[in-house]
Amino acid sequence: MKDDTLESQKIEIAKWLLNPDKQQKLPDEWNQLKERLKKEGLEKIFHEIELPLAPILEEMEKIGIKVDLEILERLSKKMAKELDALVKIIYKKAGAVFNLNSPKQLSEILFEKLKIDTAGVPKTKTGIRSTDAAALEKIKNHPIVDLILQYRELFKIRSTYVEPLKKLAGLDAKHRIHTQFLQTGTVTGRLASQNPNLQNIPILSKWGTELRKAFVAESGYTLASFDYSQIELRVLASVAGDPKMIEAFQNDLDIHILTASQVFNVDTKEVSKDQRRFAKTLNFGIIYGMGPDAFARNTGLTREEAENFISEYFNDFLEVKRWQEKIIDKTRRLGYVENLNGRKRWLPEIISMNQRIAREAERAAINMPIQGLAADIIKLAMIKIARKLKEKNWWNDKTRLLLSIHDELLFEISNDILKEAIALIKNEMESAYKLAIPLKVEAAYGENWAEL
DNA sequence: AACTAGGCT
DNA sequence: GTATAAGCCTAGTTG
Repeated sequence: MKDDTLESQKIEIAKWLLNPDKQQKLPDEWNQLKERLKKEGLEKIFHEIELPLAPILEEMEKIGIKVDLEILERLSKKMAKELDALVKIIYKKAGAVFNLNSPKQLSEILFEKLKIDTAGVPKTKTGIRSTDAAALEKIKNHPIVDLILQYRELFKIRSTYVEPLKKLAGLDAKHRIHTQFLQTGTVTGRLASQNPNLQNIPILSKWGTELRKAFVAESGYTLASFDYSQIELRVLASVAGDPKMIEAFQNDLDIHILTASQVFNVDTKEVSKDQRRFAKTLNFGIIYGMGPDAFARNTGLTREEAENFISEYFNDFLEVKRWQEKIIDKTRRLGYVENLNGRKRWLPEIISMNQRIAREAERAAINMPIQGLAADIIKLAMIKIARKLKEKNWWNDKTRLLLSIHDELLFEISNDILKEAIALIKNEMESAYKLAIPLKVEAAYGENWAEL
């Protein structure tokens, strides 16, 4: 909504094309843009997705999401107190006062002053011992480390979210926060959100939950979220045409349990929690082109065990392997990769002599058609939903689309039509795009974002 | 501006 | 010998 030229230009063009206003001239940029789209073969994406989506995004930005300023203020003070207490203990244990937000100073304290064993702790690009969370996990036996991890989490959430949101809420009479969505901000076709980013509001930690409680519905309304269940794995199963994976989704099985039963060679009923977690890491890793070392690092397996699991995986889901090889080969020949919708990503570096660069491009090539089609599906769903809700005269009144978070849509819905609207939205999302298998959406609602 | 770190899907 | 999983945005420190 702010002055991002390409975004606002697209919105202007979109408005004109969708509702031609003969009084106003179409911007001159349109002809240039049209040429570019034609040359790059992106006309379909532009007309069917980007164009109709642009005004929807603008409306979402304008509406904003309500936050409870009092909750934020209370939370801010509580966090400040806890931070203060943590800092004091850490200084005492360190026997020094230093800047905890400086990785360089912290590294000196930990590894020189306190002489903590540096075995297995990597160095950063600039040569200091790393103090990131993975490094700290390795030296967790020292009593100061857990305190530092607590401090980091607290400071992150307060300085990146609580304080900026507090400030922004104060600027708006109704305490609604207005993000900016970027439709041209990613290489895969996903949306991005900035100023503030509302696509990465914490959820996992205790403090994340506290923060999400501050995102609320207006009086008389309820927040409702709609999550595509396993959309990227469904897209993978579908585009790769893998029979086993397709069958699993057609029967609405738990894909991670199915995967575990395959790679561990046990019955689905015998799969343990740990085995399911392994399989989940494996499934996501496959989408990203993960190699055996990364899998080993993530699971604590040896490299050899990790290799065995991955090769077992590809034995079971043979078409996934074949599809990935086909994509890499095609990308090498063409210099770009595209998803089913014709959305393209240029990757000329895939033939680089530098192996690291070439491998990185291969992983990007494998991932883009998956991530990019999932992104198109949710965008199409947004367009369909807006159309349906406008027909009902609910759009931006009884139902308000607030956020789009990659595989989730967040709405604020008037209580008198809540159930009916939820059914409608869920249905539109599930029928937004035809895959070889059904799309599944999970809906939840509540007074605040933490309840969902 | 580069670097380190960490929040999300 | 070293790093090694896709895509983003933001805050704080350092030089």
